[in-house]
Amino acid sequence: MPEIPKTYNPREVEDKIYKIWEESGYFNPDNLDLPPKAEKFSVAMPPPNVTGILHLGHALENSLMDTMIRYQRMQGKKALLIPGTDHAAVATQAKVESDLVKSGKYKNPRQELGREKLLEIIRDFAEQSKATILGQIRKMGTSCDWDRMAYTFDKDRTRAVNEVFARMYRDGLIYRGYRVVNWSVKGQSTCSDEELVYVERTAKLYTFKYSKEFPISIATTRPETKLGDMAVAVNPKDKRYKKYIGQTFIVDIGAAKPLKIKIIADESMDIKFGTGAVGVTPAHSMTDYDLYVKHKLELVQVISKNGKMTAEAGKEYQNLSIEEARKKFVKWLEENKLLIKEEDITQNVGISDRFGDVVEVLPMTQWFVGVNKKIPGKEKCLKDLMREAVTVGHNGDAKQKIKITPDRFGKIYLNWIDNLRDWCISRQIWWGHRIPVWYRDKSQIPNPKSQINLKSEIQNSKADQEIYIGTEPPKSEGWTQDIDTLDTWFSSGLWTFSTLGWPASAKATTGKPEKLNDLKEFHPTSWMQMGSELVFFWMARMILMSTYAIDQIPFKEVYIHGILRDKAGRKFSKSLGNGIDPLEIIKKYGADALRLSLIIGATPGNDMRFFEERVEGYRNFVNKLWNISRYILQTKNDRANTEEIAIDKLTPIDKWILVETDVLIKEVGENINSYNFSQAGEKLQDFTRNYFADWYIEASKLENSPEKQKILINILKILLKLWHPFIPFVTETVWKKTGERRLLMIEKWPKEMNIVKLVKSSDIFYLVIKDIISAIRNARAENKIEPSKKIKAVIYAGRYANFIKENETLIRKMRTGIGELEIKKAGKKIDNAIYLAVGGIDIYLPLEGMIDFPASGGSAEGGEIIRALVKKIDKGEKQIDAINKNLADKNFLAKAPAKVVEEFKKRIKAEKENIAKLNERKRLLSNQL
RNA sequence: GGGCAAUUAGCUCAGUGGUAGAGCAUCUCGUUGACGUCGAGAGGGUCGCAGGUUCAAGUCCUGCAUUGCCCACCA
Repeated sequence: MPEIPKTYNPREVEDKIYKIWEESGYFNPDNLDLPPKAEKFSVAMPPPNVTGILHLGHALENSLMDTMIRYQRMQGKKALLIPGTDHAAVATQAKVESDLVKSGKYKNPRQELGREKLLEIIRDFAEQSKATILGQIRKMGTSCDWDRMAYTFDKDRTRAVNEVFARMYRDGLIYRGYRVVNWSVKGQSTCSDEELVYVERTAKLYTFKYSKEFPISIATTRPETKLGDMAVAVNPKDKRYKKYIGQTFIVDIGAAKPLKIKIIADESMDIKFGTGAVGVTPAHSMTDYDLYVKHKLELVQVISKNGKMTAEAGKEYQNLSIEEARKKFVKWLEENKLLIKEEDITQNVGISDRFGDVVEVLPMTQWFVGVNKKIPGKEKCLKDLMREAVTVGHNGDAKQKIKITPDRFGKIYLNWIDNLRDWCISRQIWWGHRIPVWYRDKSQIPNPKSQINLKSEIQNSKADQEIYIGTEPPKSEGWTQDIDTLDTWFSSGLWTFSTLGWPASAKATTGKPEKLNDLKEFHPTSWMQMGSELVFFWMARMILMSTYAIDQIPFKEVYIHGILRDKAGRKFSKSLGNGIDPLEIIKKYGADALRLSLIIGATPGNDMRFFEERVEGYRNFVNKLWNISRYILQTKNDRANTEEIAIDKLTPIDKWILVETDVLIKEVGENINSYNFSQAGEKLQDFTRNYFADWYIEASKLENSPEKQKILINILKILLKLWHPFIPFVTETVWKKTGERRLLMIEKWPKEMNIVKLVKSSDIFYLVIKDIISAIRNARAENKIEPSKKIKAVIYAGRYANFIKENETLIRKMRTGIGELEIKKAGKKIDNAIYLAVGGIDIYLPLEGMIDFPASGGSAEGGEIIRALVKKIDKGEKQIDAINKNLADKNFLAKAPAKVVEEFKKRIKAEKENIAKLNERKRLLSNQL
């Protein structure tokens, strides 16, 4: 008999158990003892950013992924979860720079440290957070294959990045161009449209004219940019301005050169907004840039990269900050009586999500992925590929269609694609993949014939320059690599296949022989989970990259979860200081309790609040499971393990619990298969506590038998298996104590026993016994019968009399406090008794010697009970009325299924009986008062 | 401006056309052996509002309200 402590102590076992798992090698599916044809199941872990420690959101993801992968492994599949981390280019550099500034040692780390030195510091920081993160993933119990660990910035992944870049360049999808981009002055880098967060602000809207003669007044919140205006756009239908369309006015508002303002017509102008006319500033507005292209205007940059006015803005403005220039220009307007109106409006301003400053729109030469360009040989563009993957399937193949759960995210995604502009992929930060492009002046070319010419879409590049693009640096001399780095999502987009050995020249596994069949075996990956905030950033890019580069969807199914919020419903954020370290929670309550609290109660796509109290509750539950095991293992007969259960020796409660176990196995499987992790967990919890512990184990104390011993240990083992994906640590720990040699993590998932066939439905009438016991407990509580007091019970059970006699012990002893029990088929009505009805069975609890009215609690107490009875009677009558209304309705009888009609009739009969009994009780009680 | 979601017990949330659910909280009672990290019970709901479809609506449809999110615009 094993000694098992009274309380489960996760801190003592979790690390040890994880070590055993890890050393077993089974995290690596190649080590699983499986037939060659075993089904594959692969998941790529969303790589956490190496910007620090993991937060609760990561804990949620690890819980979901690990529950899924453990379940699949127990299904006998070749289950692979690939772990990894993300260098998170801009996020990491911004974090390190801000730490350096906060430390007080540096004011401008980039200037003071220089590229190499700063990169070294970032690299150290990244390595350190990587180590922390991997430790945290282990703490969560995540069963990922550490042999295949990847990092978006390691050698193999870098090779994949360069390969895709080169291919896209050759296909004309990546191009270098002079266009307007989002520019963070603080970060001194571009950012993509997705990297902006919009903040609502009040701003001043100025309405003015360029000059007294100018016929149209325009409105703006950015007066200083007007120094770069090239046109005024109006709606062609606008009667006020029609006559001016096509005219050009020359105005001098202080810029370096007088402005030539052309009046252009464009459908996109809103007649009703402002003055109905817009000053077009091609260089500093995305929409104005589109007008510039469409109407072939000129472009003048008046704001520079460092947020100061340029020489083009005019001598008076040059080198002024944006704010200074604005004041100055508004003042000039006032002085010249050109300012017509000044009003407050609210507007959305785009803020760089990493650097936090208002993003300026500036024209520059950058690298872009063209999403609307035809892919050579395909007659499709990248947008088409992105759409296809979630609609008709990649290449129209329904098998290559991604299933998105919940499906509403599919619509959001498609809508986003419609609005997608070319993706600016070059960044001016230093931490990240260097753009695999090298330049060399032509004068330095030893052999001019080897040169690769630039494509025509590259503007502003020097004609005497040669460009080399490739996965490896050029071998000849004189080359300089492009100084910029790539958007971090470029490498993340390759994640599902860059981690599986693509391109073939890269090694799939670290420290292992090359395994080039990984891609064949495990791609497309089976399943992916991610937060809803990553749908555009990541999901979209993975689909783009995977369908383009390897002609496959990245994953077959994607499960999107909401974000985790604090108990007040706020996002967790550093500025609010409401962050919670998962390790602290694990230390306090154990990883299993944390996992349960994150999985149970979470529904797909919806945000969820985190309550520490809930973790505490699940800690209690885990302890309950521990004690259930403790009881069974400490009292079990050693032979219970091996022998088959003899069906003919089973009592009704045995059959009942076996049938319920079967139902449980079925439901848990079904729920996990449909990603209802929460419901699967709830079902398990309900069974464990309310069926197994409270009824079966309690009953086994009263009616012990060798068969019960076997059933107890069998169901315990089934429960451990079913629970394992959710709470791996405690289940594995208990599993060891059952004497099993193999690890629970590689046990086969329980099969339904299909004993439904063996146990006839009549045996399920154990429910009758259960209800009798509940009713008696209930009556005792309601009637305030002292717990120590033994009562008498008379049961008129009709055709169930024999059946109930079989269960006499349970009825007597399961907290019913029955001293004397009579079970008959039928008998005389007993006056002066508490009268209970269970199905068609009558129960009398004679009051004599048991309870005195009004003596025990006074008439007040009796009255209380009567009032409760009246309430129940009312409720019952209302239900009868409602059902009768249906049954009296011809339409109902004609149209409702026969089954429903039958059910309603039964229900009304039962309800009537019940009310009769309640009335009888009421009458008896009233007589005594 | 367009779209999406939510609105159910005091709180947090499940709910798949057919008797409104769980956990927590509250109240009552109990507990000397698996577990006080426990057990037995109770109370608490016109399912946001208004229409419609249906024999039957928390569930499907329409409109409205409130809250949140996404996208676009923000001249």
